[in-house]
Amino acid sequence: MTVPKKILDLMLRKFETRGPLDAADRKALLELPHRVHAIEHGAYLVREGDRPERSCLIVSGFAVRHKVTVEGARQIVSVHIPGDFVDLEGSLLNVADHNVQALTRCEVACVPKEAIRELIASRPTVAKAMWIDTLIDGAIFREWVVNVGRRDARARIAHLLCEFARRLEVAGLAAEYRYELPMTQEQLADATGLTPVHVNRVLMQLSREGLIERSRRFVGIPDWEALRRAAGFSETYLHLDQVPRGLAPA
Amino acid sequence: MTVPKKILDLMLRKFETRGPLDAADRKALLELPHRVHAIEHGAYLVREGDRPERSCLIVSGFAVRHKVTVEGARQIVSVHIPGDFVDLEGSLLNVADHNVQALTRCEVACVPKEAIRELIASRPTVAKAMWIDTLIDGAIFREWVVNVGRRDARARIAHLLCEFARRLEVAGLAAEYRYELPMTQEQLADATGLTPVHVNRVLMQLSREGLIERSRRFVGIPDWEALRRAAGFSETYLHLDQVPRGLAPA
DNA sequence: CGGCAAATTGAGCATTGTCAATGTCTGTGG
DNA sequence: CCACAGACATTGACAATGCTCAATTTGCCG
Repeated sequence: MTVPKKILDLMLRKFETRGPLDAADRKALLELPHRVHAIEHGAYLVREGDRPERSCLIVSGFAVRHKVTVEGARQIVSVHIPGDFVDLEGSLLNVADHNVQALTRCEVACVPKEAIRELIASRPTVAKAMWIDTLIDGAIFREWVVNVGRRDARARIAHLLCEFARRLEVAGLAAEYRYELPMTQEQLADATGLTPVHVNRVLMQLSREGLIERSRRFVGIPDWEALRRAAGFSETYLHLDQVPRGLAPA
Repeated sequence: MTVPKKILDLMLRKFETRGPLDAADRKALLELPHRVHAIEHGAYLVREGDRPERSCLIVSGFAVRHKVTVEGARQIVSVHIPGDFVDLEGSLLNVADHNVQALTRCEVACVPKEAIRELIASRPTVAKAMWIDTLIDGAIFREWVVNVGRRDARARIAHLLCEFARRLEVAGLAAEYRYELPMTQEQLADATGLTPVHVNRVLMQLSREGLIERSRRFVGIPDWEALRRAAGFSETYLHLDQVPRGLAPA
């Protein structure tokens, strides 16, 4: 019931869905030392080459991980939502191999690397829950390789929209089949390996086909089954079966 | 010094490079119950949708993880070499989200899921080493997203060749700048999101440019720096700094 | 030597990229 | 309340990277 509880609560709830935690586990998680920072839209949480001293939990807002090629092309490799521990790897690997950037204004809770190392050394069950979390991240990376490597532009974007829909819904951050997409078309392009121009064309096409409805940054999915089919989307890779249910409010 | 030692030794050596293990850790790893199987070229170790009862350590040979889209296109998402624990996730996640297939004839040591769960519950240091391993896998997935998403065919293939060169060298499985590529051009295509025909053209081009030398399945890299530049390859993402050195024989 | 998988090559095509102009929305300051 | 700046979205014309289809060659193995 202390002030920090509220901040770390989202994280605790997520980890609890990865496996049962006992009272001591919960206590250890909630007592993780941390400082909350407000991050401006576009600011970097981590830069490639950094040797981060802390890992960041997203409390509110959205962030992406991305890499930039020598030619200057940017590829977004994942999108993170509140409750996600971005850069947990920072606590175990020595040097960051990618950037983490705020997509919107964010609040993040920064936890010192040392505290995380101690936590996982002393509480195996917590370590396991965190590990499962990074394994699911890995599963999503794999699906992204498939998305970018083997789907055409239309399916690629449809797939991304399906993934967001499900992830946001499970996290309780979106109504069913309707959500605010926190990305510009340029960022969508960087996530799908396309150009902004082409993303625009495909979005228009998906609208014309009645597969999505757009107004502002909001996306509505009038016919989930149709979009799912267009995307070739199958949610196995999100491992929602690890989430025994009940995170989302109506 | 028992028979199993030899089989699991490669794995032990790799995990030891992820962080110091004490005698009890080592013992627990080496006493992991396992059965060695010979796997035919092309056989599946895991299929998408399986609920695997064991995880497999590659003792010899090569394997890939891949997914197939609804349209039937295949995307290879990673390539694994001897000493790699493929499908460690199998022990922590409920259902496999991808296939694991032998690229060549392989020997694998299969460890029951339960034994792994017990190991990580009782030996945090071992769990941490394994976790780091899966984090590095994740880093490689991220780089693959970039490769497939934002590099043209020439750089994409050059990048793959650079990655193999370094990984094989570090594992002591290849002489410097020369190795046997265990993949057909069709498989290279599936790993890079290209078509076999185009892979062929690019390989021919790289040969003509003097960036690689080919004979049979062997690849030689006469000018590492030139190939590295063509690929935009930077090995940070392999996190070789976690490997304090000394795995590779001359 | 035949059989097969893999590699190579050519010709034509199309999905997606490039470049550049124009339209739209939002917030801000006067 | 309006004008304007700036970021983002939209559109068109054209180019090109990489794909398709199909034939042919090479290398390997019994």
